[in-house]
Amino acid sequence: MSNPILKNVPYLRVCDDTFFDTLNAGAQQKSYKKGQILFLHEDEATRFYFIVSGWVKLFRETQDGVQSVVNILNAGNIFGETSIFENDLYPYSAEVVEPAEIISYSLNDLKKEIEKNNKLALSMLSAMAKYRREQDAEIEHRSIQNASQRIGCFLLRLVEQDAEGPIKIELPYDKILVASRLGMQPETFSRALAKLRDKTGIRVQGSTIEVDNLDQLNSFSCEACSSEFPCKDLNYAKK
Amino acid sequence: MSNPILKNVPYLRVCDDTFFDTLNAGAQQKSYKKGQILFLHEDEATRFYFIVSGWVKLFRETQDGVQSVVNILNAGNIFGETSIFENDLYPYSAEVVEPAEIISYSLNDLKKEIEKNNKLALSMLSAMAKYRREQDAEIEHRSIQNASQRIGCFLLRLVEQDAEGPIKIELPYDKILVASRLGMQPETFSRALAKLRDKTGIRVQGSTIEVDNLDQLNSFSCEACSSEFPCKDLNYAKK
DNA sequence: CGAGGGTTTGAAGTGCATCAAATAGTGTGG
DNA sequence: CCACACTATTTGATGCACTTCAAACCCTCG
Repeated sequence: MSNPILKNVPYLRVCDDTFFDTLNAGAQQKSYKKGQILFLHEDEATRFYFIVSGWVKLFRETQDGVQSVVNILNAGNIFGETSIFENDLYPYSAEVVEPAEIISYSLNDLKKEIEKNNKLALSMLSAMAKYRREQDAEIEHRSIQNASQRIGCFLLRLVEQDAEGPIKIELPYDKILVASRLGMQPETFSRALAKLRDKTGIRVQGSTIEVDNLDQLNSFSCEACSSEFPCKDLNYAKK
Repeated sequence: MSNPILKNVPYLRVCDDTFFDTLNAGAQQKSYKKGQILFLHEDEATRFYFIVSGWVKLFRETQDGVQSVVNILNAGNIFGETSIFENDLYPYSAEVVEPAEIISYSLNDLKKEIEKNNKLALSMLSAMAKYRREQDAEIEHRSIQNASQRIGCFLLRLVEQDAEGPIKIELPYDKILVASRLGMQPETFSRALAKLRDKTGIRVQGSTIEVDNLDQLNSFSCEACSSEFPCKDLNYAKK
């Protein structure tokens, strides 16, 4: 394949085309409808996945069905690849939440490459470190930010942080999903968004949100955060 | 040095003695009192640390002093080493919480070794993946377990999981610290521990806790968890 | 013995969850 | 293009878990 789509994944950029050829030889592309399950937590892992379009939710759940959302990803992201360090078991379940085109590749091919290509191992290490930082921030947010502040923080991370003047922010997916991503109930999300609106003067119209000035959100959301500028570098998947 | 102490760190075990010699050449050992700060969040990072004895708290805090505890570590653990993937800034602050002996090493030496020793990069990747899993579990616990269940889970992870019969569990550090580690207030910890006692029949005597049967704790704490057996493999630092 | 932290207990407040129901929005078949 | 079905979202009412503030108790250590 002349245009290895996986080069869109930042940390795979260091790989050469021979490797992508190998991966592509065993690649499978499929279309998925909303609600389809790609794999379940602790399933035997043989493939990893690249999202061409659509949205995928990564989550875990208890026996009685309470879910904990690990992440929600869109085009350009891969997932399931860390299974090679997890005894070849998926560390979470994956469900399509918006109609998606997804390509899967052999985990074995990836594993072999990592074992012999130190550059790849290193850039994967950096990616893991970044993820680690994001998780730390997530834990911090959940414990010291309230619901409204978490929403404000979420919005801030959806936009370019040097943007100025009035901005339109579009929620990337259902409010219910956003709520689960932020670890709150839909009802709480609804009320907390209204509170955020009243406190900061943002305008909410369905899934579109208008902000006159990002500083409004900053000062409200980020007073309860350890990062200087609100969680710089820590972005959610953008639309 | 004939007995490289760093070999106690699982993922450094793959390194050869030449590397440990290099590290040791630039090593510095110091004693620290309770309360001493080793470095602050976003300080320039040049050293990483190995704990010979004592306890160290890793944390971040907001401008108004609210802390978020990242981890609490004891002998045999290293910290600060991931700064090499974080633009050479420490991703958290470190404070000694029990009198400690700590050896510091050059981050640069480590960085160079990782860049040329693929085995090390790989074992570090596994370690990072494990940490990632633990963080995911942490987020899940904080959102779906209540305070008593989190304490029960904490206790379970302090003991060998195949232990049988009556067991004595010793809290590894102050209750206040345990509380912060679990993301709750000291008062909440106190009350939640009492509740756990009433519900499971454990006996609490200061910082010693007696359990007749681990199943008591399991069924109480782990009903709200996505792992089969309670968070297998995910351990806190043990005393 | 006294000072100071660690820990518990009490009383009150707050934030979020839950349950219930109304409303808005979307896609379907007629 | 409309009516219906179904889902998403909002709103209201209530309850519970945890926090906060205050005070007592306890333990250790100089």
